[in-house]
Amino acid sequence: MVTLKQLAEQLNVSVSTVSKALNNSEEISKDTIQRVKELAKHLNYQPNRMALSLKSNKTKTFGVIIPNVLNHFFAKALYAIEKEASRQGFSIITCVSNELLEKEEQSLQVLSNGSVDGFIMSIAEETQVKNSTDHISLILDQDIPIVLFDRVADLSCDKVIIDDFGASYEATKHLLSEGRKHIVLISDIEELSVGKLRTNGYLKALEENIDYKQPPIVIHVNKDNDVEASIENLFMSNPKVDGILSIDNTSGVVALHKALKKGFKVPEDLSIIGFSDENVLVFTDPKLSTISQHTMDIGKATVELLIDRLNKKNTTTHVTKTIKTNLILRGTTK
Amino acid sequence: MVTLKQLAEQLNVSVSTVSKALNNSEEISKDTIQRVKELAKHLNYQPNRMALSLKSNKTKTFGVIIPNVLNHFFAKALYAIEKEASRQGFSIITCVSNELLEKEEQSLQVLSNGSVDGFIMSIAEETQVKNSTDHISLILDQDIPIVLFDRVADLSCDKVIIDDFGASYEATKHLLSEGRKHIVLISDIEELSVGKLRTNGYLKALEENIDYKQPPIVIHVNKDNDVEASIENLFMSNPKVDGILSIDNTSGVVALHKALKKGFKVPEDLSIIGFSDENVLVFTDPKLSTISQHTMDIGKATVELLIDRLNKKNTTTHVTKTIKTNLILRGTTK
DNA sequence: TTGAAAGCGCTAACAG
DNA sequence: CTGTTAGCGCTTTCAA
Repeated sequence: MVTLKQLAEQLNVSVSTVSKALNNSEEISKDTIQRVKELAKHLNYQPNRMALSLKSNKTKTFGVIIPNVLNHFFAKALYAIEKEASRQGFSIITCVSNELLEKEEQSLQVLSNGSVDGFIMSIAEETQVKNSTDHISLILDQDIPIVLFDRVADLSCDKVIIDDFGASYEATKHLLSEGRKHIVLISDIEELSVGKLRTNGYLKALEENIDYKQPPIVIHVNKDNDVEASIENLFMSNPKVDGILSIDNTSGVVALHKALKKGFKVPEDLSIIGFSDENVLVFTDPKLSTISQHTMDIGKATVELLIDRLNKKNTTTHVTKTIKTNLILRGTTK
Repeated sequence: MVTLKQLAEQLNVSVSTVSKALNNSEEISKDTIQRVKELAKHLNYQPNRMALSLKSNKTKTFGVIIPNVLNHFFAKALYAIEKEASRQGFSIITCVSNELLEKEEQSLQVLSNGSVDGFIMSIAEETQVKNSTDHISLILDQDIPIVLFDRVADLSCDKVIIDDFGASYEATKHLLSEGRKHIVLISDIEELSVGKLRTNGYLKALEENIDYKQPPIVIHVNKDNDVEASIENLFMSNPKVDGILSIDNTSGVVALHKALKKGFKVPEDLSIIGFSDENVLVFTDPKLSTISQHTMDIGKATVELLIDRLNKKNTTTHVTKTIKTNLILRGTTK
């Protein structure tokens, strides 16, 4: 590592002169500035980030805590966050909570010792189930800002969400407008805040439609169990199903495959709508219609909010930004 | 942030006493140690990471540079790296090169100023195509260790790879053993080191088989163009195809869908083998047979290698670790 | 058994 | 225009 001291020695000036020169201080002569900069460039001098942080009490780094990178939604959010953060000169330290409360607590703890200027996070499933958010409040109390996204909690901090209720409400209305009479909702995220909201949107849409006589059917599939079996079972016990709304990221694809295998004509006999950003899910045939979450916008918004917050730490009002969704009709809807 | 100074003031002792007490120094009386620790716990004291780093010249942080988080292989590798690193008390700063040389250079540059103790990276496509690795050598010259994985380059540093050649050689041999006579290779990664190796494995297997009369057929699909069209086209121009080896992460799924749609019976008429770890790709029906990359092992190995390197910086010999692959036969092979 | 002082690399008063 | 000094939070001699 090249340090200011080394530059100073080589140039026979003081460390502070070098420092000022590199920062284009008015105090330093043009000539000196040039000499300093030349040598710095020549030796590939890089200011030591740790020293800078220690001095300024700023790290130019965010902690990003996500439940699961293998979920395409979070992978894309991470991508968006990294992209925007790096554009704005910030680095990100990534932690994966693996849906576990303890890992989430740990990550927050480990990074809250001056490692990061703030956090961007989406809450682990266990945390939501247990509704245990003390570890998050603890950070907030220390005046370290947090921006929550997607899976949020009732805390006073900035948030970025989508209109989960509205999105599945609209999707359900679309299925109704196709004249569907047996619309089933499939979910592997019933425990999550977003899962509940999305389910409610579906229920509301059915309820409001006076022509719709059937009781709502909600199938809870379980990531750990056999998703495929549950879905096959759905077709057995509900042979008249003609509409499926999958509110998690993957079950829509499985439903499509199973439906085709059972001999359903999609979308003639059966419409399917999934929930996700455009991604590998559209590698189906016909292509899955989805509610698009605009994940890049979500990620970008979290970074913007966090940087805003850093720039005016005092304010006590917090903002919740809602990113629009789109119903994208592809091949699995009429 | 609570600091040693604050603890010292409250306890009416010196900062150094507090420091030693927290580090269980023999020099300090049991009594003092206890008092110090109690207060530290009570105030939730956390040693400032930046100060520690500055002092020790160690960051307990790795820089991880991957080409693309949306690729399931890299997402999983990142997951494995984060998991093992965190288990060993390290944090990771994640950068996504987005397959771009410039972003890769930038990331290395930005983090090589004392931000990390070392790097774990997989090389961007552009970097491999241009075969431009000066930016990597520059870091190595500064004695900052780098562990390359999957997409490696001819540099003296530690590496973790799979036996790409052998894996597709074996897979091709399997297809031959099924009696397949028209085996096509599909790739969207022809530019990459691993793509070339995998292609060579396929070619070698065909060449060695004296009963196999057909010339090899290699289809280069292009991520930016219409993968689906290229594959449909393959079935048009090669109606006799009865074996497909897809050496990238996704085209196998597309091939399966298209084949089924064309009326091929899989695996009776046509066998398909994809290349990837178990993942969403098995959400097909029949399930895709794949060459499994054991991505968790790959990620774990990179961390182990890097930590080893940190512990004995002097050695000049570098190790290349090859992680075994497995051919996993599921529903798309006989 | 405790404390004072130096120093990691940097910036910013303040002095010259 | 340049240098001296102090200090960010911590560890570590060395001295008391």
